[in-house]
Amino acid sequence: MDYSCIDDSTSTTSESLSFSTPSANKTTTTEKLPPPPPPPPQAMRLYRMGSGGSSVVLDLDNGVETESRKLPSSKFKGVVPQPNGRWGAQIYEKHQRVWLGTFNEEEEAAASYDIAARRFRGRDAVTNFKSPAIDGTDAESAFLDAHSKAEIVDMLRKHTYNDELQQSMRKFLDGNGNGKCFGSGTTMTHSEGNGGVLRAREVLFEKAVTPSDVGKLNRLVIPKQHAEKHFPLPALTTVTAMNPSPTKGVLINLEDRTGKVWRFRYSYWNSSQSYVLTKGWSRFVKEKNLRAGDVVCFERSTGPDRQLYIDWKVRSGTEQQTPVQTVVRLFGVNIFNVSSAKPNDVAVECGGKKRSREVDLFALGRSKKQAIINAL
DNA sequence: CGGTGTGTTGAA
DNA sequence: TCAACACACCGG
Repeated sequence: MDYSCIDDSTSTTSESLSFSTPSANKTTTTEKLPPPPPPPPQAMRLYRMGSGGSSVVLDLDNGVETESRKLPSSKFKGVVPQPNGRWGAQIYEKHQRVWLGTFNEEEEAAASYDIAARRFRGRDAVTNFKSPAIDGTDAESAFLDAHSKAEIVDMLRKHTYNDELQQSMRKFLDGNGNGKCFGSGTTMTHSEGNGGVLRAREVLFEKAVTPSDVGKLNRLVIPKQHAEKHFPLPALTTVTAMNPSPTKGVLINLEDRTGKVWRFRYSYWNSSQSYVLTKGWSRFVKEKNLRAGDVVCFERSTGPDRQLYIDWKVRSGTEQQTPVQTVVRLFGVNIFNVSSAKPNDVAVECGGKKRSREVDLFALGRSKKQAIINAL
């Protein structure tokens, strides 16, 4: 129902979008900015509607102030008050409003607007909460790009956006590094004030590093049992048609508590039949001054992103106990976590070959569903 | 009938 | 592009 086809079907058809229509266009061959042909002023009776003002309207006719009618304006962009005390979210596009639904919480509506803004206007969209996005390759963006605007709007209106997002991510994770490069992700910013799962973590396992783990071998052996249980390396362990470069392992990015991102290579060594973190590990050991006996603890976000962290503690207690946390995204696929301390932004990298960031992602999304809009 | 979301308008 | 505002219309 409604303006279902905001961008999908090339058509614009229906009637939803097309506003200016061909004739409206004037001169300028290029895509230039659309002349702002104001809406046909079919003035009917004249109230004083419109942005009449945020001030109280005094109706002296009755000698009573009709301020009661006044609705509290929202401090959030794209959010409008509803008569019943709830909040509506809307975004404009192409001179027309796209209704994003009504919400109980003002923030919820604002968050919905943000999501829509991202999908409709890209990463540089002005939003209420969401950070401008550092990299443009976070999983949520991938998710957004993987869906048409109409789909996103529909989710928002039905209040199922988060569920869809989570489901998408989960599915992706379960599916092991096979197929898709995106359509999954993490990111669970604030979003509505109802069930926003916060970044809680669960401990997966710990390991007291051995001398060799912090030695010249430049690698950390991950106990097989734990590796296979928590960090399955899908096709990477076996040379199958699926996996062109089985020995390369995957790149994982970890973020420590200070916001620093560490990238390690996680792979399986056939020679020793062990799972290891190689490239990047020595740097970590050095910077954190890890020594044999210290314990490395791997944790994972209980959230849908299943984000992984690595914490470490000094052997017994002595010394500074600077817990360092690293974040690993997915193992079946290479991922980049570019954020500093935020759960957002995650870049996904296809088994082996990385995508070239936002440009790519956008290109994908655009080519599919946004063509129309861009065209207009 | 309560609410939702559209019609419409003035102001960025 | 936006938000304010009134109300037509819709689902219950």
